[in-house]
Amino acid sequence: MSAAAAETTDERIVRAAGVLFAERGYAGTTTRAIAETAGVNEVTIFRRFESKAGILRAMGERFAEQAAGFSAVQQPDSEDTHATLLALARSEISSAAENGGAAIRLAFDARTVPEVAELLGDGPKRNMDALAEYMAVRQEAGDLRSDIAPHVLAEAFFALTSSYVMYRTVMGYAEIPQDSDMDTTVEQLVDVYWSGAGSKKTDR
Amino acid sequence: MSAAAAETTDERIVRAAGVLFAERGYAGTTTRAIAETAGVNEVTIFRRFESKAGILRAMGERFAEQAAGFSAVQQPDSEDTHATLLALARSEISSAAENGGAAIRLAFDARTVPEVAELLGDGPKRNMDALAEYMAVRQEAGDLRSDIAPHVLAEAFFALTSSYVMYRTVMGYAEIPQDSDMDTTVEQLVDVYWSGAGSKKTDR
DNA sequence: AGTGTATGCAAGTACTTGCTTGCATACTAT
DNA sequence: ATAGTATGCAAGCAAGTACTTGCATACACT
Repeated sequence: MSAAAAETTDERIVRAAGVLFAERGYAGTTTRAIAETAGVNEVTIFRRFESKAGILRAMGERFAEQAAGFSAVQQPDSEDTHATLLALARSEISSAAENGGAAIRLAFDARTVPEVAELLGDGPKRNMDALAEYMAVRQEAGDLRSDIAPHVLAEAFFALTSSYVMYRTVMGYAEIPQDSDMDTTVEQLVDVYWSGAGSKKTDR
Repeated sequence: MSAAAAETTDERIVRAAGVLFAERGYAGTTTRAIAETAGVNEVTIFRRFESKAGILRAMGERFAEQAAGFSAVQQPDSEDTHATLLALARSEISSAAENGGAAIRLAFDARTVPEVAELLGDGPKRNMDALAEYMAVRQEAGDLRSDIAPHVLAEAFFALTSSYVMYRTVMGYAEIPQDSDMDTTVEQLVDVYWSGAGSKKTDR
């Protein structure tokens, strides 16, 4: 969509790998399949990326470029909990949609595939911990209900916001929709979360 | 824990396979690893289960025994939306916890591993569709907010309730807790969902 | 024209994986 | 004691996978 014009061989390969990683996982994706999907000879992959892990690394660098991640939590206006959560959800989902759910799926592989673990590092866990810590702070500030453990609140938030992309790309239950539709849906999901996780006195 | 006494060879194998499937997926789990984990010679596996898919089948039969699934939706008192959702969440999570998250993880493999797809069939999707339909009915009854598409509501529900088990077993972020702790947590998560997804006029 | 660069194609290597075979060993039941 | 059953052990096979090598072809730049 964005670069309909000339897509380099490298880009085609990485994009194909992303699609396949998302639906088959890292171990379940063969270099042959990547080559076929990218419309490239298998040897070209190794000439350009050295190894299968090399593709992963290149992909990781693209992740890093877009990676907003939990930085939203450190936004200046983080006093406004609802706005902060919405911003976080938006950046999470848009980047997840952009890489076709590959990052989400790879998080599952990280535990058992060393290369993936190295790529992601403790990123996902750090994200989670950071969000949990933020949740704890907002609990003390009276914004969030305090009868639920902060890390459970954080897990629930990620689950809620990533489910939309996950069910579509990773599990293939439906087609991934337009950006506009998705934006509305994300708002609604955050709204659900905020209505349920926000403290009872606070209100909308 | 439950059967500390005599566990048959078959049971040990299936249990070991469940643990490994949950954390590595079906394709990522070798029969050698299953044998080692079960403390059994690899040949024994093939003598008793014929093939790797045979273990899967045996595991599927155990799933079926516990399988409550979306049957909760068809409960007689399904007019009480909150109670119905809570019952659904409880049965989902307890069975997920029982099989160590294997079922959740296998749902990811279903798309690309034929044996897994055959085992699960359209079960997960039917569950999802059935729940979405229930959501639609309760929307019309005025119990649930109607600005969100029913299937998004359904996805969000499953995501919220299964995330707790998923983050622990599949992604290994933490140890899986006691039943009592989990029960409380499930209640809280359903409460979050209900507060956020219930229609504004209805109230708790 | 000639040289370098990117790619395709065919074949092959080392290793893993699901699965098999043949034989030895322990236990149980009659 | 004898026979049947369940398991272990060692070795191996066929298929697939990541990765390599050697050679041919197309294109760009000078």
